[in-house]
Amino acid sequence: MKVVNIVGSGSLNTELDLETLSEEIGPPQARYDPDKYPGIYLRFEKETPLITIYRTGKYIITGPTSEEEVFDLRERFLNFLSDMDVIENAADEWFSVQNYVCTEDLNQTLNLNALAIGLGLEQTEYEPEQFPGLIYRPEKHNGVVLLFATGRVVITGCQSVDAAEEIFTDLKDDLAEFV
DNA sequence: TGAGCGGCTCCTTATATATCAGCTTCGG
DNA sequence: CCGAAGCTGATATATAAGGAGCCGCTCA
Repeated sequence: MKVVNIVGSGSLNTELDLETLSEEIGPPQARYDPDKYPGIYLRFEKETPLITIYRTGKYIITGPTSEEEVFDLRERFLNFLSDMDVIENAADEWFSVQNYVCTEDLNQTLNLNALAIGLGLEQTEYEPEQFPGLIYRPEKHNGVVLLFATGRVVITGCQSVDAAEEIFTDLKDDLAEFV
């Protein structure tokens, strides 16, 4: 199971002046175009996860590939704002991970038409003319699975890696029954 | 009839996955 | 000059966020 993306969100619990803040940080770390989108995009280094900051003090982190990375980045972000005197203390008790995107490989090609029937037509959507992957929503889980004819699998919508792994384990068990 | 408000959809960002159309570029 | 090859952007999935725009409803 490989984690390819994590989305986390938190709140600084204070209103922010985005115009001033974006100027204080400055490009290229901060990008702010309120006509295009109401948040500041903050990236500490190129090719690293993105933090989106809102007027209300809420923020989103997108792009980390491990739990350690997402929490380290959150800490760095809070310290950064604290050093700039934007916030008083580097604490934020509301932060939580909202979504994990994971990939896996079944190491076998799949007949997606047969799979749609096997997994249950009510839990699956497969319209190859619209999208080449089969969308599977397991009844007993919150996550959503994308299955491809190559055997590659994308699992998204999970609040933990364990949840994603559970979905994959159940998927393999289901496949063993009718493949 | 029109003002106001609530609810809804879309936009944007990250990311894997694959398949199409449409476009540019390159070689013979 | 034309076919092939390569590239780009659309398609779909989840999720947070704020704002714009839209629709329908209620009340004066």
